[in-house]
Amino acid sequence: MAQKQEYLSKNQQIVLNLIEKAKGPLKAYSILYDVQKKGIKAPLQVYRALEKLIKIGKIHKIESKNAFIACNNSECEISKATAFSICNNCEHVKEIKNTKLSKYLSNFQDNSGMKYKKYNLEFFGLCKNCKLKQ
Amino acid sequence: MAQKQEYLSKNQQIVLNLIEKAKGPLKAYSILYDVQKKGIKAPLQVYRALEKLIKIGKIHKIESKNAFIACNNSECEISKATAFSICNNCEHVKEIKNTKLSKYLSNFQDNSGMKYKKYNLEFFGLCKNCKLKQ
DNA sequence: CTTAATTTGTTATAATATAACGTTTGTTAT
DNA sequence: ATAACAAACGTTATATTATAACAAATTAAG
Ligand SMILES: [Zn+2]
Ligand SMILES: [Zn+2]
Ligand SMILES: [Zn+2]
Ligand SMILES: [Zn+2]
Repeated sequence: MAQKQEYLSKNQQIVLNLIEKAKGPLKAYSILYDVQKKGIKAPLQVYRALEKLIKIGKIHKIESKNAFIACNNSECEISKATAFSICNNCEHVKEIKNTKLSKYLSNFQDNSGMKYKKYNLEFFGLCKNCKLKQ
Repeated sequence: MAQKQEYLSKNQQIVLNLIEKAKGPLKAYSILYDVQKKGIKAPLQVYRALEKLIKIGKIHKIESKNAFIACNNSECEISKATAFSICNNCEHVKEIKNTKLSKYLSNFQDNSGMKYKKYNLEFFGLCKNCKLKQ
């Protein structure tokens, strides 16, 4: 479990702080808007920070939403096995921590002869709250 | 297995034909370029056709690539359980048909109380061909 | 036929993401 | 300390992906 220490740069830290205190996934341009007071002025500065944070597993991209969320899984230094639950009604998103699921998918093999190094899974449905209100 | 007959409109049929004869996923603006000779002139005409084709399960969107691929699975009238393998080298994409996998994921439950109605899974790795060349 | 629903055509614009360039800062090895 | 390299930064411009808004035309259903 030796964890590689990663020193974040100023912009990376600013962006990560924002994403970590957010309740849900954030969009790049909403991040940009929020960090302007900290001196980040251009989209590229945000996208570069996001790219690095994804690479080291601090955040993940929710592909179906083009949005970014803090990692909720201590085993995610590199984001090579991610799963999310997404509510279609309130847009609530949560990273799924489930050892059985991640083992099943990490070991998955089909007949294509392809060896998978990475996966991303997105589940959609209604969260507990929204189910009650229906 | 009663299959609901869907009559496609002109634009929908044009776009579907193109996607079905393509070897891999196509991007919206590349589709637009290719169908201009058929009279489709604007992005919206393509996006509207794509939206409908997705809805009835004739095609799927590869979220990580913003690209669209023909369905390869006869059980996919509605795209509520999709899985793809994606080669990181040659970008080859294939829809995974695997009953065990789809059963496992369709029945998946975690402790969140959420009942999932839909999922999308994308596997990444090296395809057989690209593995040999390394 | 009439009404409703879907699809179309068109223009404009929004939202998401990257290219290219030169500068600055941080790390590593002599 | 300083040269050499890599990473991050700042900035401007531009590419790519996707939707809003509105009116006309076509198609399905009663
Ligand atoms: Zn994670
Ligand atoms: Zn909800
Ligand atoms: Zn399919
Ligand atoms: Zn390949």
